[in-house]
Amino acid sequence: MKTKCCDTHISEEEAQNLLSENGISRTKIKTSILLLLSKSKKPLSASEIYQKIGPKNCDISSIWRTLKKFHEKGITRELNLGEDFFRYELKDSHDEQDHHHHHVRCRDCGDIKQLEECDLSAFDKMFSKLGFKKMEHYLEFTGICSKCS
Amino acid sequence: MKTKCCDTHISEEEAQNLLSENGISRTKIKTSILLLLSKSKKPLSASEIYQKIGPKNCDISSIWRTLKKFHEKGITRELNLGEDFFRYELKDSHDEQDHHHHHVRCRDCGDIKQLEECDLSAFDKMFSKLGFKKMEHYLEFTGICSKCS
DNA sequence: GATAAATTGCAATTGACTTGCAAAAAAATA
DNA sequence: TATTTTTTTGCAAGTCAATTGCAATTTATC
Ligand SMILES: [Mn+2]
Ligand SMILES: [Mn+2]
Ligand SMILES: [Zn+2]
Ligand SMILES: [Zn+2]
Repeated sequence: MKTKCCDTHISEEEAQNLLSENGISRTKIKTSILLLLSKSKKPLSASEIYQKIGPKNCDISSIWRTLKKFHEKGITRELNLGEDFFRYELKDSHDEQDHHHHHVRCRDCGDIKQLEECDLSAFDKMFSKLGFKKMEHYLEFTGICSKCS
Repeated sequence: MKTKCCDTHISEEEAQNLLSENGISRTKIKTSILLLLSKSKKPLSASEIYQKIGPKNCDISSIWRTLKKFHEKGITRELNLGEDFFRYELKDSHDEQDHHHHHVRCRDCGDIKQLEECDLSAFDKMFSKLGFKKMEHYLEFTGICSKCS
């Protein structure tokens, strides 16, 4: 039920293993980003990661390239929470269609909470539990159409 | 059930009335954009609108300002279908939490289909009806948190 | 350790979207 | 209708997330 997404605090060794398992070179930046994502209580944006790593310690373009690679390899999930940039979070290995979660973001203060699982009928209860009101939801689908499959 | 969103073909007069009803000046550009949105079978991006109106007939900045105003006034809905830009569609007057629809976009060819209504349990059937497979969905929420309300 | 392959920093670039300003058009007033 | 006030428009410049080419550095492979 608990995903690797947030607040997991993986170790440096675990991070490096994750990289190797996915055929990604074990570099300092890539390890740092994995650690940051696992420590964070909410999905992070590229520039938040950049700030945390320290602008002196790496270039923002390297962060973008890393995030892109992580996404290609399926290590992370790319989220649009109604801001004008993406946020990224770790995916759990068994994180699939039927096991994943979503988020709530306050349209006022921007605070982000994680929902426990994806079962839309249950969302209303979670919102009141979290103290969120005036909910709006964003839901769209992508897939492969008949012409393309 | 059918919304004003697509394929409605409102008349120029209807478009201008819609503008007046919402306290927006009845200009040529604004009328054109309304007509285009009502004629389109799928939500349009700013640059698609720009191409259709003709780069000689107006400036892209005017289109952006118009789309922003429409959105403020609640005439349109702004959609993120997993592309790196927004799409816009007309909202129906009684289009609320409990009466709206979503879309499917092909990750291969980009084709976009409109779903009939928002009832997630029913989506699977619609996807097979539409011939879409390998579905992915994007769902996130915004709301007002306890601190802010 | 030597060599091949991937990653990095830096600087330049793209593309969506915004903004200031003066001219033009629309709305409000008379 | 004529005049005044308000809003919109075009144009040009700017912002900011995200991408890219290239040479230097680091990591993987042998
Ligand atoms: Mn999460
Ligand atoms: Mn639609
Ligand atoms: Zn879900
Ligand atoms: Zn819905």
